[in-house]
Amino acid sequence: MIPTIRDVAREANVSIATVSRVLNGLTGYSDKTKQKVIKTIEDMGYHPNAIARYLNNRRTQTIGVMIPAVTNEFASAVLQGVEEYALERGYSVFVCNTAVDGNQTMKYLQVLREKKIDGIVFVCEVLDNEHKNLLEAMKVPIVLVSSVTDDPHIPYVRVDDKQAAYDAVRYLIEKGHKDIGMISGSQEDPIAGTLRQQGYRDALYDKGIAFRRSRVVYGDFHYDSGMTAMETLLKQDKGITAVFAASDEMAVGAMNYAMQQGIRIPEEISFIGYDNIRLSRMIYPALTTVGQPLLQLGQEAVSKLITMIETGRTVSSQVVPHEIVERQTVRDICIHNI
Amino acid sequence: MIPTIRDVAREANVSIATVSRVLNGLTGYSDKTKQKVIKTIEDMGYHPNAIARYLNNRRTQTIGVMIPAVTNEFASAVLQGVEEYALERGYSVFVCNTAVDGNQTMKYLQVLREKKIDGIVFVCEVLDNEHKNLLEAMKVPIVLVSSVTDDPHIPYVRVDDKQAAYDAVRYLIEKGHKDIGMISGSQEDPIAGTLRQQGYRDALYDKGIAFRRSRVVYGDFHYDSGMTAMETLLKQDKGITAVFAASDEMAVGAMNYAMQQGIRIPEEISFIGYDNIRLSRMIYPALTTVGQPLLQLGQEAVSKLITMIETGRTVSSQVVPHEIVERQTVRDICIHNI
DNA sequence: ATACTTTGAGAAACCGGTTACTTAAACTTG
DNA sequence: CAAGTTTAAGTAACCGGTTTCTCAAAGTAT
Repeated sequence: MIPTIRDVAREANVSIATVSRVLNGLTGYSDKTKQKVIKTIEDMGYHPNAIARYLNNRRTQTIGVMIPAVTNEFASAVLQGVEEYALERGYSVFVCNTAVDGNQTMKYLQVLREKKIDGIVFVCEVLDNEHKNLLEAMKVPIVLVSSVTDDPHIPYVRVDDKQAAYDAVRYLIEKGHKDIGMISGSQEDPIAGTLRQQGYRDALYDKGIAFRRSRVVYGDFHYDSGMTAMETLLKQDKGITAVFAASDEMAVGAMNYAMQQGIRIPEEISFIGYDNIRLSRMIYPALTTVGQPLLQLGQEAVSKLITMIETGRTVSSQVVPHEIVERQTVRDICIHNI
Repeated sequence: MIPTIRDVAREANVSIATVSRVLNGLTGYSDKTKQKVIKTIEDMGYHPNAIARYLNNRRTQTIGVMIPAVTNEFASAVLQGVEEYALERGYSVFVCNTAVDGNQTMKYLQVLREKKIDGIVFVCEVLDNEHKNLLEAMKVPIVLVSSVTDDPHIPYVRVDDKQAAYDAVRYLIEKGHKDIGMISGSQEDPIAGTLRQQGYRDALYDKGIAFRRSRVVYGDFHYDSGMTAMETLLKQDKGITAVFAASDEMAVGAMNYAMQQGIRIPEEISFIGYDNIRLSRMIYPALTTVGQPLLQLGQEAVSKLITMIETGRTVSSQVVPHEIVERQTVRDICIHNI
């Protein structure tokens, strides 16, 4: 059998309280006793049972991460950041793929409730009222990554999406582009959808370029939707010289469709994506994109979550910086005009 | 406070044993009592504490998945399979990124031991003796995915790597290629390295093509190593018409390098990869590759693991089928010769 | 009506730790 | 040296369930 603290106590001729104290570095024993206990522990190969410990602590040192899918490169990069930092702080993480079939979020929340996780990170999840009520009842701290909710007490970590989209489009304009299409995320998504499109519109407006409805098409952030969006875009508007996509995957899908049509990139059409996932530099030509600090998003989120868990205080939200990552898919029309 | 089984018992005027029995669908109570208990549970919003339950059951309904990194697309696809199926069977999964910095496997195994997980899935992990000893002491069932060990009692789930590599190279040969380079994984990797290279050699041999050392270069399965490997390959041997890479990422890196050199794919050089990760169809031209059933690998692994957990029996290993996924990176030289 | 079986339900031990409380011994201090 | 303080270490309650054992009441057979 696996030895318990009682076995150690018996073997070392001390009480279980003493073993516990040695184990936790408390006071109340002589050095001689300490050595004896430590030796016994090693001899017996004793390891404390974290679960039994929870019964007193009320801490499982475990957090749940709700993400659409680990195969989503954006999500998995954030998860990587979460996991690395959580381990460093002594926490383990449960992965919860919510978009498997239908919305499994509720089912998962029930599981996490029963498993008594200490906190939850929501990545790219829109919190509806049903979730909110359950979370309320669970009394568990939450942090959002790249998501929003109307509750101001729930902290989030994200990029300034509107500004980032604005910067992307301004970048295209500064490179001499005036006829810029956009492949937007779904309009239901309040941040990656609406905000990024708003940034696109604002940039056009500020530079005195008229917004045209026919130049915006919608996808679901994934590759295939990028392809079909590009097809639609090319049908609706022949005059486009550049495309801003609300995700790298859609940008790559769009590029792929364009290349299949024999369109040269960036000579004929320029592309700029959003996310800076690994994929964006693996393709040819490498995608210019709006970079989000993916690992950092995850890390900051857990950091905040752990603060909430361990202090019980609320924590402020945080906007992390984005950047334009210049690669090879945007042509500088100005230079060519000289 | 969160209600406990005692609160429910007091409120319903029954003993805690009775509440427990109702909860677990055991016998020993009248229908009237049952209704009363159920109503009290609902009124109070009681939810059982899975952790307290563990103390008796000795089951946490939790498994650990050790993977190099969730940002590794092969690994994340397997993880997705694991997670989906685990949830279905009522298990939660701890993600353990082992390749963060240095080898964190040992550290993680200690955590999993203390958290009393019911079993472990190792993805792409070479089990050294240190791990083996610890696992032995933990007395926890293990299943390997795409990995091997000399212990015949540890079941694995994987593709027949040698045969799959053989098939890939044969496919190239059947398309008329004779001058085939290989970008191999590291030789330390017993399966993805050694076996796949063996398949390459065997296929050449069977078709009467001489093996040339200068046509094999080594990478680490990742993108960048694919690029540098291609550079080396092109320096060492000008006459190559096709390249077999031991991973899709390396194939894509190699293609990227080739395209940067102005080499046309597949007209001048053909490529075949290995894994069939999402990336392989997102690039242009889309990569022909050896497909592994990634989700299935994960699913089969948990399925076996749960059998071991719940029955205590050992389980047999399994080889899952691979397939050649034809896309656009292999030129049929025969046709062009007509 | 009596003896025996079945059923409903409670009491209490147990799982493996932590911790508040207690006590005995050792050490200070005036 | 007596009284007070500190220190080492033990005892037992507790966390939230499950499960074994026990027993009273109800049901059944003779």
